[in-house]
Amino acid sequence: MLSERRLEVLRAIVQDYVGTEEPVGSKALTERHRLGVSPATVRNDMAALEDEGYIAQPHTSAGRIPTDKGYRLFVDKLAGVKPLSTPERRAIQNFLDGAVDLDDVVGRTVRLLAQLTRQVAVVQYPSLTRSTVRHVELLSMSPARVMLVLITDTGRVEQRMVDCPAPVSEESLADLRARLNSRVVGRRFSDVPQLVQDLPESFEQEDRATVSTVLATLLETLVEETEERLMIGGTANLTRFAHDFPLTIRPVLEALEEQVVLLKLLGEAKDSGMTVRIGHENAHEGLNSTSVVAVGYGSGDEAVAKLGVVGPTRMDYPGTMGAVRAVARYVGQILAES
Amino acid sequence: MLSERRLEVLRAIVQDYVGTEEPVGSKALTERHRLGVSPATVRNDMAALEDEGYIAQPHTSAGRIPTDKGYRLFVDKLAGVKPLSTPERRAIQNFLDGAVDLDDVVGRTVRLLAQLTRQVAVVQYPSLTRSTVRHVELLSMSPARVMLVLITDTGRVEQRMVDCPAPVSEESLADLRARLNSRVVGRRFSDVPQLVQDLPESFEQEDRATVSTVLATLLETLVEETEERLMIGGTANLTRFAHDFPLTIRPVLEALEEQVVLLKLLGEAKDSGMTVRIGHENAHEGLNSTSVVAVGYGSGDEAVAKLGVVGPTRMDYPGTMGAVRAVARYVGQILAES
DNA sequence: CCTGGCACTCGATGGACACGAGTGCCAGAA
DNA sequence: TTCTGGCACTCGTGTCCATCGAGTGCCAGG
Repeated sequence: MLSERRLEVLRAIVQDYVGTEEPVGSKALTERHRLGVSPATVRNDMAALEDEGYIAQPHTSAGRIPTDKGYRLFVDKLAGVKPLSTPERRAIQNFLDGAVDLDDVVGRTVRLLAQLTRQVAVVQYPSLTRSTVRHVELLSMSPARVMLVLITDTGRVEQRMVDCPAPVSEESLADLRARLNSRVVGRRFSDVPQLVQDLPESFEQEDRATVSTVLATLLETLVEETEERLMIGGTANLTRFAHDFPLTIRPVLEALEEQVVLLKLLGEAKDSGMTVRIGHENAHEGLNSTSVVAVGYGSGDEAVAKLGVVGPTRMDYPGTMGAVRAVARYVGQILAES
Repeated sequence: MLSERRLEVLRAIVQDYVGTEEPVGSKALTERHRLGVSPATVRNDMAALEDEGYIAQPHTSAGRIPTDKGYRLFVDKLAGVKPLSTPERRAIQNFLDGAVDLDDVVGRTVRLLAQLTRQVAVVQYPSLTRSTVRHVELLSMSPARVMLVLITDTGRVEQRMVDCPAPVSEESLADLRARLNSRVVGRRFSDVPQLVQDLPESFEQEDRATVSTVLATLLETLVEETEERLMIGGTANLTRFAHDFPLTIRPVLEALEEQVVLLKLLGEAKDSGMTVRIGHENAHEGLNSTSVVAVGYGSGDEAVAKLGVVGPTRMDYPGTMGAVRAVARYVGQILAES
């Protein structure tokens, strides 16, 4: 177990390094922090911290920088979450209040988060897995062609064209629409398959094939749309730590372009509470020198999706965590209102 | 007027510089191109080209690089459009054929274009200004709340919530839905306002306010959605020329995040034919060291939107133009089929 | 257990210098 | 008039080397 003072030294190292972006030495530490001991003592502590793997030196005769393990300890034990100032909170609310639809909410959130944290923001669209069906609409486009429109309680709309095996009359379609909606409206996506299972049987022989086709497309849409979408922003902020360029920034940009990677990244975050993944804790190689701060958000008690930021491991964790948490909270409010 | 040989020298300079990314000197030029004259002669030609402003030298005693004006001449007079190889064409078609809906088409196009040109790709969603209405759907969510869903012939779906001034019956809603659709289906967006102008008057007194509200929301949606969306991809390709400029990459990333800027950029492109804007020809400051190659695409004869790439002024213009043109052509085909 | 002192390491900084690619100019040849 | 070979000059690049100083580890003494 590390002594109280050594933890204090680690905290000081992290804070200084995050501020200056330069390796921090024993002398500078004692000058900038009231540790009450001499540089030599700090040096001993640093040697101990290095033995334990919390800090490292880039080269002999340079200062120390925190390792991933060091940041991990800092986040877990030494740092709180820095709450936002009142003006900041008010600005968030004002900015998000202006949104007109779901796309707009997500877009504004991403910009807001990028601006607040000065890092790359990632916001997942509200998930459909826990969503319920608000309405299913069927539109006849041509005799044997139907457009299926699915509307969810989070305000999302998805549409698919369905090519029917046989022409279908307006009456049959209206009938199907009515019966379908009476069964699935208000139900969860996951419950839909068994709720519509026996629906084809209740139709005339000639329409059964069509009904089955439409239902198949509906189920397919539900599954496909469970693979969720997301929006990112603030990539220009990557250039702020351009010293490491372009070796570092390139794989990050590549990772950010692969939605699959990002979705997995957010998926790994805990459902409740904040998740911080530091450096090599991220499975994806390109993100080994970045940290991810993510949190779930939702309109009610349950988290329906996640949002977060991606930045250098050398980031202001308390501030970032505060901003992420605050934004998630307000977005949840906005979604609940609409 | 420049002599034939001097133009040939300029072409050689552009080609070499694009290939090597290094200033090109007179000796290297005569070695790599069969100009049939000595380095000294080339030097004189280069001096003339520099006087005219087509090339410049970064410092004394370095080779020459093309200026924006030089690239302009190259694109206008010296370079053709390099057609893609047959395997490339086949790959494009295969890749685009797999798309399931509009989002997917645009997403695939962006990835394809980024990969082919190894630059940043920008694809505008098919425009609504020239689109027609395929269907308008009205759904009662609660007594005084209606959801308006607009479906366009390009497959886009937009929805809005409408808060009605008074409760509205299912019958009135069905009535409005039927009358509205009979008037606007198949019509252009721009024609809709006058087509529905007198619609409220034909309703009962008690429903008029509601009808007006719904129509207002519809018109609003039409206008709002005319402000078009777009998708970008391949930003990681920016790092390919990051050696020059962490200084350059930042404003470019910033510009790319502002959809307004990009939309204006594409908007400046000619409706038909290919548009190439080189360096300072771009109005936006952050893009002063990039070139934009854009072209319109559409399902029929008319261009419904634009797509293009953003890259360094030092790009392979013939190849890029060929890829952009080919992709636009195939996307048009895909859209026409669906 | 803390502190001051001391020798040592090693990256960063900057000057001196040689190298070479590339230029401009000029006189003579075609 | 146009092209060519030659020549002196410029200037950015790379190398070598000496210096500097921040920072370290270790040790003896309080």
